Amino acid sequence: MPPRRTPVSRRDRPAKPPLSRDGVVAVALGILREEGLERVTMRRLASELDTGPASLYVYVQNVAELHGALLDALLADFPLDASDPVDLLVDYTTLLMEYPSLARSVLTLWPSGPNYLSLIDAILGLLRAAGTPSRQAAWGVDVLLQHATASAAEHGTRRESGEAEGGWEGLRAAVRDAPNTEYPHIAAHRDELVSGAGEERLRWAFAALLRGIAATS
Amino acid sequence: MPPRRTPVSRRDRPAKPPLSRDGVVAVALGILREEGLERVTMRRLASELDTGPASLYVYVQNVAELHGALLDALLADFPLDASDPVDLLVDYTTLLMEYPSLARSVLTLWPSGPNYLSLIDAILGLLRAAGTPSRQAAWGVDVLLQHATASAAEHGTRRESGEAEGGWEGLRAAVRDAPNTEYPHIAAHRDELVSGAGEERLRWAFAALLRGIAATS
DNA sequence: ACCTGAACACCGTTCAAGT
DNA sequence: ACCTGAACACCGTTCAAGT
Repeated sequence: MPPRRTPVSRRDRPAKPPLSRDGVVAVALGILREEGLERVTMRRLASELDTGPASLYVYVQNVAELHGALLDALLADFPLDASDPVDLLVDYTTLLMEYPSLARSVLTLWPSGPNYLSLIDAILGLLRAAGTPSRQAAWGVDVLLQHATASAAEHGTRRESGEAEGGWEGLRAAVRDAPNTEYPHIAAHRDELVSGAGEERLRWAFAALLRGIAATS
Repeated sequence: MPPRRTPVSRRDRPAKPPLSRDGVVAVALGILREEGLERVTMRRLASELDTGPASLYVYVQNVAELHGALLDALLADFPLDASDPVDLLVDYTTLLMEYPSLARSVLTLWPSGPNYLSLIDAILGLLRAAGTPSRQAAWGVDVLLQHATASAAEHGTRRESGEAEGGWEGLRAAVRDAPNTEYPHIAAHRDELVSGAGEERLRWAFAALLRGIAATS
């Protein structure tokens, strides 16, 4: 009986490595970084791993869980040593803004990976250090992270169907054209409503949130 | 030459009314209310209107625009006469919580319909009445509405694939099991992190936001 | 101008069957 | 246990052709 040989049908590829959850997430992370979350589909991922989409369900329960794993993978390199909570939150938001679709997905995901827990822990530590009462810090960290995620989903920098930009332009135009009689308060704030660079508004929002959290029992 | 007769091929249906943008939105609103945004697809909508999906593109540019129109339709009956901004914001969030998928969509939509502008106008009016400086009010209304939308997307009450609930349970479990040595601050806030009813936390968050907005220049 | 059938280019997930 | 082909049940959008 001749020895069993490995098949050579996939000549141009390196030997197919065995699948694993980490391998699946690593490949997904590569697609996310290079092409955005839109391209991270089960089918694309499967073909990248030289298999069929059904095989992936051994390692992840569904796409939502995969997205959670991607967030945690992204957070693996995120530095948590900022001493100002505003800096930490702006940095986290900036990271997420590279992946607005992931931000959108994460918003309904309640992530709970180890690196996300470390982020929560770091923010709690900074709030505690600033003297924020315990319960306000605990509720506040939720508000802060939700604002970061929602801001990234809203203002994401990636083009991604261009829909976000059109929306912002639409609101800008609507505010510009709003009749004074019907919208007196918009009229009174017309310029300020659309003023300010992204980062300036983001820093201001986090500062306001932190102040409110510290002051409201 | 015999007179042209209307065809009788669709015997069981009432005469097909001519399409219009308002008609399309009205039918979409019905499906949204009864079955949720998931079911409001171009194909479903078309079949409800007794036509093909391609026909809808005469009246709406794409699904994003349709979702914007749905939000505005939902806001048509929304009372704007609350005298406390927290009440107004909680009411708006509660409305959106009935439609978490719409909230998720709206978050990246920059809605700009007339009823949404009225909502912005009403909030600006309340901030102005409370003495908030003009620029802070203008930037603050964005933060407040974003928090409302994001909260609705996150905590939506509709079952909708049940994914949200699993996520919250997952985070709750992760917080419960987080090792003290690795996550000292989570350990110090373990109970408060997951405490409080939804509405209580929501009211607190809006109160904190409003205080921070009023106090941060 | 308004409307349409048919196609294009995809999705996530399940399941029976294989190894 | 792990893996897969094939199917199920869908999507949004475009476009050439009709009225």
